[in-house]
Amino acid sequence: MQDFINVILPIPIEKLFTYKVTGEEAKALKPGMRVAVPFGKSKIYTALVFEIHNTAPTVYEAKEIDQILDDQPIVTNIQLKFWHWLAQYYMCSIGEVFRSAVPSALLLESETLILRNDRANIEENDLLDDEFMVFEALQHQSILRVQEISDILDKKNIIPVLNRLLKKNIIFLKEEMYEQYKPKLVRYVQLGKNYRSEENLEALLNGLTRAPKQSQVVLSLFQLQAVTKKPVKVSELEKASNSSSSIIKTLIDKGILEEQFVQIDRVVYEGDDENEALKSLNDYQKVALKDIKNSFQDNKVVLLHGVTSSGKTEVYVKLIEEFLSQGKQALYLLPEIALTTQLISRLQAYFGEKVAVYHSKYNVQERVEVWNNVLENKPVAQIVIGARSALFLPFKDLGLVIVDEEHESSFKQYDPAPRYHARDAAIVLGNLHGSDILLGSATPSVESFYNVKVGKYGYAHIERRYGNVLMPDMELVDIKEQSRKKRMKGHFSERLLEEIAETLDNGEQVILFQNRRGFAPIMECTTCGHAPQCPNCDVSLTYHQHRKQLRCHYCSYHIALQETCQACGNATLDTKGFGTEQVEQELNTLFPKANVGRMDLDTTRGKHGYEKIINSFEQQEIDILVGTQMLTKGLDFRNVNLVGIMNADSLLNFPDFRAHERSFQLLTQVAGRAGRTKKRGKVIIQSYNPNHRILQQVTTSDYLGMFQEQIYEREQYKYPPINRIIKITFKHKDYNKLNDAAEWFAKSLRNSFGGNVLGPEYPPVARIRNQYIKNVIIKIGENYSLVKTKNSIKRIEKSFNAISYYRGVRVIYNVDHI
DNA sequence: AGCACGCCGACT
DNA sequence: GTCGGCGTGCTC
Repeated sequence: MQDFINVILPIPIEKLFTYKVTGEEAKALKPGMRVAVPFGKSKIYTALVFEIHNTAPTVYEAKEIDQILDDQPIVTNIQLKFWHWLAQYYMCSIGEVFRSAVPSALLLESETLILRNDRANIEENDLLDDEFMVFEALQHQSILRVQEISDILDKKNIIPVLNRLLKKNIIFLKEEMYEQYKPKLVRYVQLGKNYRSEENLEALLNGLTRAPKQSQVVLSLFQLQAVTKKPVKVSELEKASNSSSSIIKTLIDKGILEEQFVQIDRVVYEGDDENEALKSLNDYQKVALKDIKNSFQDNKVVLLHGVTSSGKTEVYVKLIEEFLSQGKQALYLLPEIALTTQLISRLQAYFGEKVAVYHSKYNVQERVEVWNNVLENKPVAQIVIGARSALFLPFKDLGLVIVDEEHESSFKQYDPAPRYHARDAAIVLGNLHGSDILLGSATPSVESFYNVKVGKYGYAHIERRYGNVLMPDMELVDIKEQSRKKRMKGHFSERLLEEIAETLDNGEQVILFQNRRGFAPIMECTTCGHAPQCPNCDVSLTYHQHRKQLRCHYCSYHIALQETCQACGNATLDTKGFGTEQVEQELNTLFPKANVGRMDLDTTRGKHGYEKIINSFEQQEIDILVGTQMLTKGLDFRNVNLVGIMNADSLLNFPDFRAHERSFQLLTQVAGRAGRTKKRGKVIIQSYNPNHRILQQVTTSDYLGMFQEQIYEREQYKYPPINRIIKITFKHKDYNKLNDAAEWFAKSLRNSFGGNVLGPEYPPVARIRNQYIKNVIIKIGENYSLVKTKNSIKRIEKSFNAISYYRGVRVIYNVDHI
């Protein structure tokens, strides 16, 4: 009986692929193990075994696998179920889930290598110029990569050349898999076997009198080993003997030293053992904890609604502790931007080395290590704290999932597929493991609070800030009035300036929030009205003063700042709107003595980007910190007493049904940065429209009011959470084709769903990277089946793809689009 | 998604 | 005349 396996390939095709395996391989293989398989004409991919069976495919001959890459599954059965759900629910292929779930270092790919064929007798005269160049390169180097040949010939398509060389028997090709993950090795040395006795050592040292450096190394090593009796790190030896690696190498070559390599973890917790005693819970926290546990008894997801700085983290820590003592794993999810060293070191201080961290700033090697540690259920990864991708780790026995800052829209992956919501996916994952799930937020999403209202989720509440610190005092400032009276200095109202001055006088710090980076979003000529646009996208270029550039925030396009207008030649360029850079500059003139810092995408690049800024703000080297929404999350600065919002209107006027909810959340969160210790903080919100409902609700901390109004509106206009939405995006570089295609698709959708189909419409930026974009939104009522709707959409897509003119138009599904 | 095959414009 | 542009179709 022949054995076959069905495998998942990391490509966006809906089906599994079948390969032939030998009986022995079939015995060795288990679902969740990786195999290398040939795919297409030449490539070798890493595939994941999904099932092992004996059913031969009927319409094609299955290929054989190349090799087995694991001796144990690296993906668990629960994960495979989880992936399947993600693919179904979010309308993507399981291969796409595979690709984004597994650290890329575990997904080996083949590379074509070109080798010289030594046995051929070559007539050099028969070779064409380019063939000869490759032939000659192969005389110096026996193996070449495709890229190298491409460089040598200065040509993109080298396949014809390779084919001719193959025919002439000059080269042959080889597909080689390369392992991207290399364990980190540390080099240790010890004295060679022959020199360990005292007399031999003495003889050795006498023999080395004319090589003082070498004898110094041997002596140092002897001294070090006298203490530890173990091999010594080369780096330590170098330091102790004040020598260089070349001297050590000489000694190794002579056999006087023996070297050995030891694999170590890259991600090491270097704890200072001062276990910061956790603050004991206050009465409010205790009640919340009890409520949470009660709801867990009924197997419910629980929403912990605790105002900013009410000490939610302490409650989480208590819960985690209980699950750890049962030997279970815990997952603590946070939005990327909240994963600051502040929070991580707090947890590490408490749980020590049991905490593993997993997020995008970790490199591939570090991720593989965390992956393996979780897979093996090692104590060093009992608690995982991470961004949404941490959901994909191979948990064995997950007892608790916490999703903190549950309302954050960045939990929804936007691109590429799978476009999943980490909060919702966490609930599914938790259910697969039978674990308890806790969502936490100071400003819960309308979705989650609605689920509480309808009894789906449990609820716990903390209304007081920790230590009974008062909620900050919020003040709205009408900047329309102020600018009419010409009382504004730059973008600052008198009130805000007064408060900043006073705060600085008190030796306290200020945070200013402006949700736009750069200096100004538009640069416009006052003579002709021309504004430089991005050639690839439908947006104006943002002026970045620091780099003296005009930049597109959608593609990487940038040009040097123009002195004169490109259209009319006049030097009458002016800026419109403002970003963080401009706020920073104005502050420098308004408060020349203050130290102003800026925190946005431009200043936080790199692995330690945030940390630097956060640290210097913490150390109070910075007096005023200007930033985008980055500074709203998870930061805890003791000395901040004033928060200013430069312009609340830009948030409120966003064309999206969630704009109001989001503004409420953002403003409340920023305001929460003020006055986190004894003194009551102050928040100033500048707006052209201070009577706006949302601003009123923010200043009075009226979450319920906001929720009720939003729910009413969503119900009226058939938006989530009562209804569901699927957004379908169409992309193509040909404007007309895109329009036709989107229109065709929308018309077919209307046949099935009538008035519940909106669009197609252009998004605010209708062209990005030379691709035109149109969106269609389908609303699915409470009583309609989501599964059936998706099936209808897929059916329509099939007919759509059958129309050859539309082929090439990208169709992207976004289920529960945010 | 890659990658090969195949058909049309711009250059040695 | 070729080179290489990208439309199209397939992958066990």
